[in-house]
Amino acid sequence: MAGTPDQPDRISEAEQAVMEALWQRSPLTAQEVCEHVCAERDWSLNTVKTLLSRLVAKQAVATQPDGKRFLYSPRIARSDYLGTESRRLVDRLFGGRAAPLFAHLAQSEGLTPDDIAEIEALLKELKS
Amino acid sequence: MAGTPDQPDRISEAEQAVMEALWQRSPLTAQEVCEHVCAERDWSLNTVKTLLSRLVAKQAVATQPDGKRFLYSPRIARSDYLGTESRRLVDRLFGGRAAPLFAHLAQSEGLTPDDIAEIEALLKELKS
DNA sequence: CGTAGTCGATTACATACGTAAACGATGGAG
DNA sequence: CTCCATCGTTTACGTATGTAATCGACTACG
Repeated sequence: MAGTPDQPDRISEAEQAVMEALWQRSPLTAQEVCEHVCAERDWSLNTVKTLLSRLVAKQAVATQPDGKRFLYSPRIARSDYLGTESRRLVDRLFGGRAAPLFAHLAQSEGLTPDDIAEIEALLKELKS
Repeated sequence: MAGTPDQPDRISEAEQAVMEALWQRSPLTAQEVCEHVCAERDWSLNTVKTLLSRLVAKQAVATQPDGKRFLYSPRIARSDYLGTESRRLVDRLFGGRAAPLFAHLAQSEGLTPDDIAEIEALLKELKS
């Protein structure tokens, strides 16, 4: 009865690289995905195919047949992924509070002056 | 020659729970760590011992003998851990820029008004 | 028509992780 | 001295992940 709470399978780091390619442009064939990531990560086409299969199994990617091969497209939005992963980190490390995360990024040189300027602008928007 | 670049082993999520106990108070025996985390995570003492061993192997925890047993203490500072994990996320998801992370947290309701106030205060300090 | 290339699918295999039982030493109770 | 509780250590085992080789089907070339 489709009762499983649908706890979405996590996307691993390697899988994320594949998703990034699909988020940039889709649908793509396995070949095309490889052209986007294989050089960078020093992967074989087979590796990309495996990752694509796993992503399809995780329902993170959809397939549509195109003659003899498949076209792959993302099934989840990149912004959703960013949101859940960010939240997960904030929860795990900072008890769900974002401010301490910023304090840390700031202290550990993670914030450039540009970042600071951007964040200030965002804050101004949030308050309006 | 000790030439290995000393790429520090990652601390897994389960291991982090053990570290949190040690960061709160240390040194602790395995028993005491268990008293802090076993109920919460529904773990057996054996599980805690395994995690402690792995953390010792990863050089994240130091031991000091105390009669027949060991006392465990963290070898890495919690703030260092927070820093590297935060950085890793920002790199992986946001190309190393903190501002987009901030934007996402803001949009996905991850920021409470309190957070915003705190971050404003932090920004003020950063600029001084 | 056979055969080589290409596809997705299946299988492989090492390492990491979550979770723990089994084992061997040892120190304290009787 | 013997036995039990308790340590840390070793071994276990399922799943996830990284990274691929192999396989069976199909198609296009010769």
